[in-house]
Order: sequence, then C-alpha cells, then structure tokens
Amino acid sequence: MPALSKRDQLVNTALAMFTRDGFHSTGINGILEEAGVAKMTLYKYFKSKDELVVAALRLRDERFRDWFMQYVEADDAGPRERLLRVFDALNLWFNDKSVPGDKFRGCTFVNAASEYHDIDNPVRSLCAEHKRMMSMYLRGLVVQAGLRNPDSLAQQLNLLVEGAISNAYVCGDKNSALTGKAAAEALIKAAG
Amino acid sequence: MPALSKRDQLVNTALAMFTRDGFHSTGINGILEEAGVAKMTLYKYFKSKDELVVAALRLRDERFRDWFMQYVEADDAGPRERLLRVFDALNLWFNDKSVPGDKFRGCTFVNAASEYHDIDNPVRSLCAEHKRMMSMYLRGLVVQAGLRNPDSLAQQLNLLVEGAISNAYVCGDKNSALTGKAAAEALIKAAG
DNA sequence: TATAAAATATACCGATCTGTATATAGAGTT
DNA sequence: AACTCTATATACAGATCGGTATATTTTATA
Repeated sequence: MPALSKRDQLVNTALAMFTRDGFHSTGINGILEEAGVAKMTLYKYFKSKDELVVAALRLRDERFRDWFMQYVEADDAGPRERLLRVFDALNLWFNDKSVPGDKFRGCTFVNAASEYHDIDNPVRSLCAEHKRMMSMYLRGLVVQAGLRNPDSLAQQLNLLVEGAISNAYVCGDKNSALTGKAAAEALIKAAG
Repeated sequence: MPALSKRDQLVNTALAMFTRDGFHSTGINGILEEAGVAKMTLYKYFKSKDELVVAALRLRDERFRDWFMQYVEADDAGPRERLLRVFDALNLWFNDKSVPGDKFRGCTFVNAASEYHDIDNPVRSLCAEHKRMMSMYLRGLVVQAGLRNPDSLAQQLNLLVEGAISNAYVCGDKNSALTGKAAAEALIKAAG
C-alpha cells in the first residue's frame, strides 16, 4: 500500500489536531512538526491556514458520513429499524466506538462553527452543508419507512440527533443517544 | 444610577466580545481598549484571562437564565402552556428578540465548550453546570404539568431544546424552535 | 546520467499574544 | 498636608502566530 502523499499527511494530521485541540488553538507550526512536513510544502498545497481547515473538514465529512451510513444500513435491517439505528450509531460515536482511536469531542462541524463566527467564511458554509446532508439522509430514511408527514418528522428527528450530540459533549452525558432513541420511537409511533 | 465598577466594565465588555468573536480570537488587549481600562487594573481583579472568561460566563448564565425564566413564566400561563413557552422563548432568542442588541450566535456555553477541550478546565465545568440548571428547570416545568415519567420526558424535551439551538446556529435555521415545539407537543400528548 | 520536480532547511518578517515591572497620577480620608 | 487606595501610562519580556524569501537537497523520470 502506497504511503500517503505529503498533502494527505498534512490534512490527516491537521484534522486530528483540530479535533483534539480546536482550530485557533492549533498552530501551523505544530501541525508541520507532528506531520513531519516542511512549511514550504504546506504553502505549496494551500494558500492559507483557512484552506487547510477547509480541506480537513472535507475529509472529516467524507469519513464520518461514510461510517455513519455504513453502520445504519448494515445488518439488513428493515426501514423502520434502520431509522432507529441512527441513534445506535450515535451511541457508538459518543462512547468512542465509531472510528478506532477516535475520542469523542463533539461534532467537529459544530465546533468549527463555534470558532468561525463570520457567516461568510467558507468554513461556515461547509459546516452548514454537512448538517444539511446529514438531515437529508435522515429524511430519506423517514421516507423509506413510509411514515406520514416525512418532512416534518425528519426535521423533528434531526433535532433529537443534534440535541443528543450537543448534550453528550457539553454535559458528558454518554447516554443521550438512547434518550434520543426513546423520543424518536415515541414520535414515530405517533406518526403511524 | 451609579456607573459600573471597573471590574464590571471589564466583564461586560469581555462577554460581549467573547460572544461576538469567540474566546481565543478575542485578545486581552482588545478587551482593554474597548472597555477603556488599563491592563494593570485587569490583573488586579483577575489572575489570568481564563478567570475573566469564567467571570464573563457567569454573567451570561445569570442574565440568560433570568430572561428565559421570566419569559416562560410571564402571562400567567397554565403549567402546560408554560412548558411550551420554552420553545417560544427559543424562537425569540434565535430571531434576535431576547435581550436588545443581542445578535444570536448560538449558545455561549456550547461555543465555550467547543473552544476549551480540556474537560478539567473550570470553563467546561461552568458550561456543564449551566446546561444542568437549564435541564433541571425544564424538569420542574414537566413535573408542574403533571405528566407521566417526568424525568424521562424532561430529558427528551431537553434534547429538542439543545437540538434547536444547535440547528439554529450551525444551519441558520431560524425556524428550528417551532420545529422543536411541534415535536414537544407530540411527546407531551403521547405522555398523557 | 542529465534534468525537472518535489521537498527540505533555515532564516526571517511584522504582528500579536499573555503577563509583568515600574513609576506616576488622581481621589478620598484622616 | 500626609496617607491610602485605585487606576493609569509606558515599556517590556518571551513566546507564538501566519506567512515569505532564499537556497539547497532529495527524488523520480527521461
């Protein structure tokens, strides 16, 4: 298997460090040291730190959504069970059982949005886009389950997802995914 | 009315700037300039920037909870309506109609937790404590409404609250409070 | 082996960061 | 008028920040 390109080494290291220590707290020099890459190489591939941030978030988006959807759709569950498996996936994530070695530190995109207050920053667009894709995926699951008012229900379930993530991180409530699951079951039942 | 003490000037200015620009992005020097206070005065009242952050968050916690509870309990609503007024309060907040001049930039405590990854940092304890008090207040409303399984229901409603906040900020969905309200109504109805 | 591309080392820029040292000015009290 | 407390101005320390300039070395390919 081929070694990672210098560019990929940078993006991987940057993502790990941004996730671990935050975006503004993580300096360029630290990333270069940990990645074992020269500064000039970084600025060959990226015009600025912000561009590196965007690249790291793109990688996170790809990895996370792949893992998430793969888990939800595994085990040949029926459409109804699949919808509830969303919360089982969250439960694994919160308890560090998603990607190996990946310590849960909240949603990387929520964290990024918290650090980049300027709504016009490309980082913010990327965060919103990630959340939009996650909620659209959820909507698809609701449609497949044949439930009434799929748009409305999907938006409500999405709040449970986002609330569980926030609560798991800020309050350290590792059980919040199961709370969300119980609420989801009630909403789904009510929606026939 | 007496002018604010230098200490209070500092804390007020710091809170406004932390809220507007973030915690790590806001430097001591900028706060001093905007507050019109000398640097030595700051370090007379606070041992470090972190202590100023904590003081600013305490002020935010006090102000926000006061406003929130005052709104929920106004208009002599019955216990059931009061519970739903929680989401009306969120709706005002998201649409910049809570505290005058207060532009919505997500939950200050979620944002702080996003920037301070060390769980042992006093900032993190304060964020968790704020959320705990908010959820306990919610639990009280559920109990007053005489609903079944108040603990379980309150936790579920809390996820809707936190999800609405997150979604309103990250996705700019100014309508998320009403989505949360609809979900809350369904959960409450199901709980008899 | 010659050549082009990729990556490196090193030094530096100006700015900003948190925090400290020192010395001075103003206000109120005794 | 002497004293005390608060606040100020100014300068500075030491570190780190993002980013650039220059020149050299490694690597891959022709």
